[in-house]
Amino acid sequence: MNGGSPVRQASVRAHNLALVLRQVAVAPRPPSRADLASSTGLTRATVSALVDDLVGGGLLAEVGPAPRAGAGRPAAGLVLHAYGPAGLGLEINVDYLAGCVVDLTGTVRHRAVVPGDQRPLDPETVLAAVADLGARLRAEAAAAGRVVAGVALAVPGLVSGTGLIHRAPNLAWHDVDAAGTLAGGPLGDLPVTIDNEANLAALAELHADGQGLDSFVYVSGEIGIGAGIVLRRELFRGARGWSGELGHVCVRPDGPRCRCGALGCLEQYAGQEALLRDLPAGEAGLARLRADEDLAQHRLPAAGTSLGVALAGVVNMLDVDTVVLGGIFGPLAPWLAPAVEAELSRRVLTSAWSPMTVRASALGPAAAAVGAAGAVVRDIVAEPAEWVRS
Amino acid sequence: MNGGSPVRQASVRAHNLALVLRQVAVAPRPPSRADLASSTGLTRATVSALVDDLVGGGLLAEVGPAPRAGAGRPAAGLVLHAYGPAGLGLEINVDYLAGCVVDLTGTVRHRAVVPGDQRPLDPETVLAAVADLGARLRAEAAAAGRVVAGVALAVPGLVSGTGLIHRAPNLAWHDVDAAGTLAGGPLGDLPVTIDNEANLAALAELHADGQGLDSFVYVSGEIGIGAGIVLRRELFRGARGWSGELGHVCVRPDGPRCRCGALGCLEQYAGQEALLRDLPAGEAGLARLRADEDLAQHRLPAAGTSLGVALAGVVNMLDVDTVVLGGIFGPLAPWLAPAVEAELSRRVLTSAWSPMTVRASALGPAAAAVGAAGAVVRDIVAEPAEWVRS
DNA sequence: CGGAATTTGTTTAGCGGTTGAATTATTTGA
DNA sequence: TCAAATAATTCAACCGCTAAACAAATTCCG
Repeated sequence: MNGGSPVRQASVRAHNLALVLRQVAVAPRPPSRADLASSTGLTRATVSALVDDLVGGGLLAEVGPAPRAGAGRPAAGLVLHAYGPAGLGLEINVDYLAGCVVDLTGTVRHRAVVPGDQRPLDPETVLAAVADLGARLRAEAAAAGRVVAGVALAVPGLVSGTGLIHRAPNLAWHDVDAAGTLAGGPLGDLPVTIDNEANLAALAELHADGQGLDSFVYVSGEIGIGAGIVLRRELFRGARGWSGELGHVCVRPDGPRCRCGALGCLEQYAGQEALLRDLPAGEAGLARLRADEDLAQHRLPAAGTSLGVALAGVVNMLDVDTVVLGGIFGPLAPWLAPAVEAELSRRVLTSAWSPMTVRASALGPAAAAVGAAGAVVRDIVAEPAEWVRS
Repeated sequence: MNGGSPVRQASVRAHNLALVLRQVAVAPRPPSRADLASSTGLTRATVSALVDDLVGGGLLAEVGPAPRAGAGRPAAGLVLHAYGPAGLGLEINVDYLAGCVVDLTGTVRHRAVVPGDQRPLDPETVLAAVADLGARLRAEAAAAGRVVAGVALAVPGLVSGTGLIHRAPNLAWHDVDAAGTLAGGPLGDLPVTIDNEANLAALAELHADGQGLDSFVYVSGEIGIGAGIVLRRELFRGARGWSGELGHVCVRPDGPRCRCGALGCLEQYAGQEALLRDLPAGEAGLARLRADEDLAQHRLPAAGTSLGVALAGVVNMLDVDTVVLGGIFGPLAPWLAPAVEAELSRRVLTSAWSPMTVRASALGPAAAAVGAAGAVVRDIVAEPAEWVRS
């Protein structure tokens, strides 16, 4: 019945706390209270009061006065508190589990990756294993003086806002109540959010703070192909949170049959299994690539062309100017990117006057875990009010 | 340098004015001040103060007390003021110009359509003609006691936020400063916004208040094929406002060459020219359709299949659950929709547990003009603060 | 018919939060 | 050593919301 947002009374405070904290987070060097006053438009009086609250809540810390040029009282620099609340990120993927802890600034402090095919295991076993991994990392963090404030879990599937994994095709999971299961484990006292692996990897890419990314499609090439869409530095989730199923965008209406039942899905042209199909067994990765000339000379460029066709459609609809190749596509980018770029510049309408960029991801394997942990602390920075109960 | 939003001081007022006004707009029957207090969460005292301001500003009006069941002082109903600021919507399309005036409630009060191929004319001529049309409608509205508060112009092309028409392929326009040109004409004293035709038609569809549409893709089949995307009742514009180029999504990578230079664009399979190509000349529309069996039996279903393939990719990425067929696709929906639906249910991953809906648009031809006019008044309702300078 | 009940809407005191100016604090430069 | 400059705090004023009392208008019911 309600039209939308609730009222806003003295939640002006909450807004301004967030505003100040965000300014500190994005500042290139520790700003003073006076800097914050001018960058936010608030008065110095107000900023001082807000900063006091944030320092009291353990979110901000003062650093010694920086040497200044010219006269005047030296400014006390403000930084996000390195020992403020930390975020725990976990990732379940088809062939590994991963986790990491980041501090408020987004710096990774602890991490772990456990390789292993999860497909033979049932969901409860996998969720228990990843929770144990998380508990270990949490203990490590605690020993170093950091308190984990929340968990985010990345999974290769479609997730409801309530923490239900609706479907994870490549794990053959469906309707798994991951949030409920985790609530009963060793992390049960922490707030848990669950999200798609490509979405969280895209967030990690965004905050890896490369070349000022603003809007892009992050392509996650794992066993399946997913995509995370970032528009104006915000994750785009679609209407129900099930956006980004790039792997099932059609490349040829009469192509080979996909596991999803349709014909000619991108996954059949550029998925990991399609890439390696019928190849002699051997070590994976770049080594095999160099060993196999057919792969490098023909298969990968062809896969790149298919990827480019699918992405061109996406870009024509969504209007982003950058594509980031992640997951296994990252290290394969030298063989894939030229074909992707060629298709994009041919097929994207706006590329005529605003050329597309195709990049390899700057992140390593467990990108989604890092993105998940970062999402936890970024939520705190975005809504600090409840940490400031003075 | 600034992180994002400016500060929020006593603009709590502005927020709550908008909140109250929106509640009145969405209420099924004229609400009382007390109703608004309970639906917004504000106190009756605050609502009274806000309502007084809104009535004083000419945005709200009181209607006589409705008969009530039970005891108690009768309530004064509140409605959007039918003679408050009005919106003027204009539309330039390839084969017609159109305009309309709507009041604050979104009711169309005056309208006009002028058929005629605009392609032979240069941009200045067309813009002057549409401005004259707008001025006529404005005079009509003034005679009826309505003051037009702003103009929105719909064009079949890619528009920058500044009112520059970057490219309008089917008019062969590029880099036309429409906002600047209009500012010099008879509407020069009004604030002008310019937007893509499909975007504004999608907004019109959203507010035609059909079956509670929430998230959908509006497909605009005119000479070209565009799309307007609405997510959670908000227009989605992409990163730079150039989203929705559905006509150039690839259906077959090796298909026929499109005017844009690429191969196999949807427009080559389902565009108006492709549909009618090589047909004997004759009257357009349903009459011809019935006359031509090939069209109804083969061409249109085939076009629907192509449309479905392209839309399936879009839906997999954007996660909407409804497709609305508009423009010429509206009246053709009986022949197109079955094929579109078939492809969507085959190719959209989420359709397995959440079926897609394909509908014909409820709107007539100049949908974008109505959407444009509605956008003007909806902006006022969304930000009433400046109308309330008391 | 008349008072109690009921619901709407207004008035008033109080409070949280911001502003702006004055004040205090701390440094550099002459 | 003192003036200039910059940072940060204090304090009165103001704005908008809340809560509760109050006034207004109607129905219910004896």
